[in-house]
Amino acid sequence: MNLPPLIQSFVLHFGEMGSRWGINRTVGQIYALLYVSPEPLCADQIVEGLGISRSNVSMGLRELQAWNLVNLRHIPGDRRDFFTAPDDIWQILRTLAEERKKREVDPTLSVLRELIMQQPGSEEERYAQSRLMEMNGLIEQLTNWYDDVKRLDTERLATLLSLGSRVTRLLDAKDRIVSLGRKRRGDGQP
Amino acid sequence: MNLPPLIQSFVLHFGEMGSRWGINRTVGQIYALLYVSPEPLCADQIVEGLGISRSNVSMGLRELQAWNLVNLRHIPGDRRDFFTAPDDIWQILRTLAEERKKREVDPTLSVLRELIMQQPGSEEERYAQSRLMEMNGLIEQLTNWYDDVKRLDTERLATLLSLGSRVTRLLDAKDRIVSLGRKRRGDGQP
DNA sequence: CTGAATTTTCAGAAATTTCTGAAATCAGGT
DNA sequence: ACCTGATTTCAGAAATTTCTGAAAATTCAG
Repeated sequence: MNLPPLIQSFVLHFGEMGSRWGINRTVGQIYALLYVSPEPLCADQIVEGLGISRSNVSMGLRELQAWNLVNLRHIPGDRRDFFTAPDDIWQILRTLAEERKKREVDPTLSVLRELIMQQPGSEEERYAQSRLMEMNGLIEQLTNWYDDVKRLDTERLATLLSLGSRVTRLLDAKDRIVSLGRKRRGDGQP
Repeated sequence: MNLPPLIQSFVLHFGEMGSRWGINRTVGQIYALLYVSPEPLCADQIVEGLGISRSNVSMGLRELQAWNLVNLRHIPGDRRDFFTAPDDIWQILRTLAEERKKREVDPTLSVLRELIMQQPGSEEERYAQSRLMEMNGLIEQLTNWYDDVKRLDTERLATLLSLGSRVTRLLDAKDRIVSLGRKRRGDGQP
């Protein structure tokens, strides 16, 4: 590996982390390198930087393209492909979330739904189904929230984040007002 | 594998998904089985159900205990260990989030901070550091939000989720009111 | 302390994943 | 069409991870 020490540390760490996810080490390293490069890199520069085989780089880049995590660029008069990570880190986060959902959550949801539809053949299966329904419900709540929130522009998303749990204070206040109104009017629950 | 078909399908799927995360197939299968079992299971029942070696089950259970994802139970007069997945699926979600953060996010944050502290030795490193700072900032925003939200009780958390992006409407309304107030008073920005 | 039941450990076997080099394919330019 | 530089493919090598069976350790009853 042939990189400035600070960059090398980052690349190595990212490679390790990558393999804790489903991503393999090399793919993580390639992405880390692209992420900290001011200029687009071509495959041979990656080979050079990481000290791995050309074909491995090719496969890694293919994987990253499948994840929509890199952009392909061309330099006029140069036939090589150049790659970058998007500048906007929020965009990277969005892509990552979207792709992970597609690969990890959606298939599970579809299996859960299918199994919940089946006629249970025994008491064990009946109980299992009730558990699958709980899981299905939770995942649906989470994905509905996600589908809703992902449409926010970055500024609003950041505001939402910085607000954190404080939004619930608004909710509590609202609830109090509403229930107060009900009490005055004498309708509503006990 | 020796399980009712519906349960077997779920267990197999969960095993596959498990290996897309960092978790290995067997660990995923064990967890799935515990999750849909109404009663606590002992190691031999898992061996029986999944058709894998006793030692493999032992290792899988150790892994799940390290993740705090299973509870150990004892039946009076029986020396065997029995295991369950928590009943409350929200609790499972919380544990999962907490452990993944601990394993995946925290180490990255500490590497980022360390690298950002270093004196850059070149222009490349200077640029890389600026990118690491962006990443560090984003992760801090996300983890602050998470630390805040995770303290909510389940009911409030569910409310927050069901609200989704609609909370920003409240914010927008608030902003309009505030800026209107400012305009009337004639202070504040253009 | 002995012994039966249970769990854990761990060296090596088996399976899977990753990586490489050689060959094949592709995309202009002449 | 042919050449050249670039990329992709893919069979098998290398590395890593997972799994097993046998042995060791643990735990408790008598």
